[in-house]
Amino acid sequence: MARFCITTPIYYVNDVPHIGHAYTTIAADILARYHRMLGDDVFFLTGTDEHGKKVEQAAAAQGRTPRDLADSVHGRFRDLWRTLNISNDDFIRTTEDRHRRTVHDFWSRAKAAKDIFLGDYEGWYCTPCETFWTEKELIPESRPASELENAGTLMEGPVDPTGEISLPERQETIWRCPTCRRPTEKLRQPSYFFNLSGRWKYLVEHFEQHPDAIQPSSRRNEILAFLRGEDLRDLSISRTDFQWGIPVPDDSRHVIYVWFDALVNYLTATHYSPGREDFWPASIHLVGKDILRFHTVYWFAFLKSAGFPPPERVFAHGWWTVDGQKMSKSLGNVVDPFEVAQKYGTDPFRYFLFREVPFGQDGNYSNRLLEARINGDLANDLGNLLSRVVQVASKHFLDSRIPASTTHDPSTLGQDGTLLLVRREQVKKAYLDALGRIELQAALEAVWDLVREANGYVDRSRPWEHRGTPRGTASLLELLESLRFAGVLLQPFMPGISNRILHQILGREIFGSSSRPSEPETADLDRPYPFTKGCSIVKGAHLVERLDLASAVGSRESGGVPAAKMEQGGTLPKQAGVPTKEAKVTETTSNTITTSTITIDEFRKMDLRSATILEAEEVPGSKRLVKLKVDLGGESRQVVAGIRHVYTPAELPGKKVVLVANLAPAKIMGVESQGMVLAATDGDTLSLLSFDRDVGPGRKVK
RNA sequence: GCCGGCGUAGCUCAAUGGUAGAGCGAGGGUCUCAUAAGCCCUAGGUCGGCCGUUCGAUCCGGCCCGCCGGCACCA
Repeated sequence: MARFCITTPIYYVNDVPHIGHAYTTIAADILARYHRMLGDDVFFLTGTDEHGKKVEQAAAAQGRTPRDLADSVHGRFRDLWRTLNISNDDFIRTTEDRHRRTVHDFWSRAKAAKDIFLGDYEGWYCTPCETFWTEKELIPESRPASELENAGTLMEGPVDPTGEISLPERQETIWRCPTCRRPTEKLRQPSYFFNLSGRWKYLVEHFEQHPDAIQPSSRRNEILAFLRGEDLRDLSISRTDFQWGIPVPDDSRHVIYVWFDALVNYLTATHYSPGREDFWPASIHLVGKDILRFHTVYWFAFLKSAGFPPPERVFAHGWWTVDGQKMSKSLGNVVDPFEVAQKYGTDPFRYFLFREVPFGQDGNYSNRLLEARINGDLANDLGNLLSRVVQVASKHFLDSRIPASTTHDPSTLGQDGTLLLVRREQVKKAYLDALGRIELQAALEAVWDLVREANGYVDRSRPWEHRGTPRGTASLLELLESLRFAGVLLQPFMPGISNRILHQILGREIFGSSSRPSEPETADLDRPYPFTKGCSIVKGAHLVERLDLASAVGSRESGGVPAAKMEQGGTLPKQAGVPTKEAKVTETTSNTITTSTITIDEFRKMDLRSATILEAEEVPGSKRLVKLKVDLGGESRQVVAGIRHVYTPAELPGKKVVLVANLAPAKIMGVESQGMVLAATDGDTLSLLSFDRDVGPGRKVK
């Protein structure tokens, strides 16, 4: 049995999950499910990266411990993976003991190889914040603050990735701290370094000799160009200016820094886990293109030093834009995967991400594009094919049962007799080739070649006109077999939809929750027409409901919500196991009220209060944000609201408003917001909710 | 500035030394088993521009323009 080990990056808990995290993890899930389907011994790893300065600071700002913050964001990731039907075998957290032990051992190995030494790290230090900043994070005097706000990352990966020793001189510019905007100064701190320069030769030779080690090939060329172009600088791998991390062995003043901690997770869950030793080296590390260098240059060098073989390959995928725009928090267009999955269904979302764009390239997300895929590909082509075939078959065969005595005689079909058979063989080959090359889009395209062919075949063979005849039986068996093919081939991509296809045509499910076939012989594409051994046709609900797009007038915003309405707690994960309607429409911008219902208990979770606005001022650099100080009756709160395009700060003090008082605090453009002010929106305008009687501040709204 | 990639039908993209295809959208037709789905037909596109090589170039080479990515640098 072949072994297959696939990993996602571990996601930094400084950020809530977004479409980029979902993309990487679903891709890994598809490949893991595919290999389980093939019968391979699979290990699929994901996790969270929980250490570092940013987490320590973010936690402090919220008055919580780093552990507490890490726990809650970690929980959000777990919820998302459940919502997206991710079949990971392990979920590692860098704060676990097992990981600390690995890192210590790994460190000792590199040290024994004389690749770790103590030196000085020179960086830009903000004394009031007690923080070192990298060049990229600093604000130069001449640069407007707004540019910085747009620098939000699109993808996972610890920020502050570069730990190189020396920074160029900056004499003309004052470099300011991104948090407090005070000038920083260049300062030295002791730091341990990794001898990256000493591994230069190994890296170049390895990547030259293993052309498949980095994919796509354009990315490999970039890494090789990087290696050949510049001398590698040794890498700072410890810090003394924060505590939240794994201490350096025998020198607890230092904490192990970013990559030397994070990358090692892949070994913790494999080589260092009893019974899983054989899963190292990993078959594939899936990463976003922004963290490719760390997963190739740094990671391969670390492994070499510590005496481990490198992963077989590292695959870098692209990024998603939203409605053609870069996704960023300040634009408020971040796509929340919970929301998309809830609104359109997990399987359609998974399908879209890998059908729309070649894996490796950048793609554009929009609700409109997703809806087009749902109606065109899933409902019209695939879903309708299933409906029409199942309908005819259930009438053709007595009591919807295909008896075990059934024989298949393609010779009754004339010149179309082997048409679908030939197409199935082509499609199978194309699909297997594509997945072998991690070309996920091509694999799905192959399946649709078969679906289209089958739809045409239904029209030409007209099986409903041959009810009860061998010819009708033969054409239906060809169609059912083609649907079985599609169902099996789609299992890794859309496990739920795949199971429902197979259930309708076989009367039972043949895949387990992890996509390992529970009936290997029935799932086997090389054993055609299992129907002839007897089965039931089960007419079920529509596979994918068509979306009614006629009412969609005007703009359809795809991502996010205005900052003031941002739901920091996120949407609740969709309840699993409800296989009726996979997709339904809700319009963020229209007035159609089609949101799912909530219970009175769910509503009561919200603490709504009357509040009086005391002060209001603009949030610098923002277009719409206003920082409010509100009175809750003895308690005052700071709240950020996106209302400046309608209300000027001057007119706000004194207004009575409705506040969501128990919303988790959040930072919006760097400003703490401890609640949310309610307003009705109508296109570009909005109206704050107020009271038509005199009500004191802090009163319950229900 | 250096390196790499791209620029083809309204959109997204594919292919090929002998003047180009797919999907979607749009228009027309048709069936009725089916989720007003399916199926069939319809795009006459200077294949970014110019110059070369060649009997012949969209595909080879050079230059230019535009876009994207990586690196460096400037601020």
